[in-house]
Amino acid sequence: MPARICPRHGDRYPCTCAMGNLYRFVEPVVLLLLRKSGSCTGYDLSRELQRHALTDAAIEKGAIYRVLRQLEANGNVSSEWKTGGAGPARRVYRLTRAGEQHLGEWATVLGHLSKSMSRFAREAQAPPDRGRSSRIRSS
Amino acid sequence: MPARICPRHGDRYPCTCAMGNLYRFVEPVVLLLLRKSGSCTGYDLSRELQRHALTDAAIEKGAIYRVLRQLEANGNVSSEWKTGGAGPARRVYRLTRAGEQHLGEWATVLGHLSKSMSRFAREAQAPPDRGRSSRIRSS
DNA sequence: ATGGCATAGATGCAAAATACACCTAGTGAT
DNA sequence: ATCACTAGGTGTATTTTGCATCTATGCCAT
Repeated sequence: MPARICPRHGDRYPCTCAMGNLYRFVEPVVLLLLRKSGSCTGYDLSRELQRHALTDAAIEKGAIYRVLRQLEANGNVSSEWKTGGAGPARRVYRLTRAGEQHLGEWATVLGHLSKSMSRFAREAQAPPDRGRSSRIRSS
Repeated sequence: MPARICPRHGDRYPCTCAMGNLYRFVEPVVLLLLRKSGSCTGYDLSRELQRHALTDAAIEKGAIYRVLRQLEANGNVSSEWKTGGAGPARRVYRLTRAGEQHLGEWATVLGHLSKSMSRFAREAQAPPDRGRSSRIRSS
């Protein structure tokens, strides 16, 4: 649907690259990574996220920070500044209790969605089955 | 992520209602319905789509027509006007060969995505496993 | 005949989301 | 002092979305 063509798979291919960051389900993956790591910074996430992402589409750095601030605004993560180490200050994020529940909700939603998609894929991949000899007759 | 609250599930719940129509994967479902039915109108689709949708989020009528025109612009469906029946003219859509292939590509993509999501859901639903007694100790 | 209703296919537009480039600031190496 | 690297962002033009609205045809009861 997006007018922009995907640089990786060319145009007209429905790769998940052709979806926005929301489509790429950045939020749930951030929540899961935070739970797994205990705590980490946006910069850490930006490097880990691609590996754990639900799609192979590139995940934008800007999107991660925006998702983190959104999550914090909703009370799903908390953050504190860590100064004194090498380089600039880091903001360390941590999952709140609400965030853990939010992650559980995402798991439910994505579990359902996974089943729907798997059903869809099975059905769509099955042969059309309308006129067995269509390939022969279409000269 | 969307600021708007979901009228069905309330706010802060990550239901698929909180996703846009692109997120709801309207395009692949339209392609599949067209293949199953042979041909049908946008209006037909608007009534069938909800039943076959990948998510339980409401699918907008306007979005369907937009998706259909996009698909036609890309050569994935063709249409012709059917006048003379009862009521206003109907535009009858049909899958092209390119459209069938496009559907197959969607099936691949959603098949992969389904697996990622299922893996995610399993991992996210598993207990956090950091400090067995956290529930007891948190007074 | 005519007003209301169902069908059918859209379009208009404000608001939200997105992509991509750009900005600030600290540290250490050259 | 200049550069590169880390870290955390912001600005903004463009797209996409949600919701309301519009046009038009035919049917039916009044």
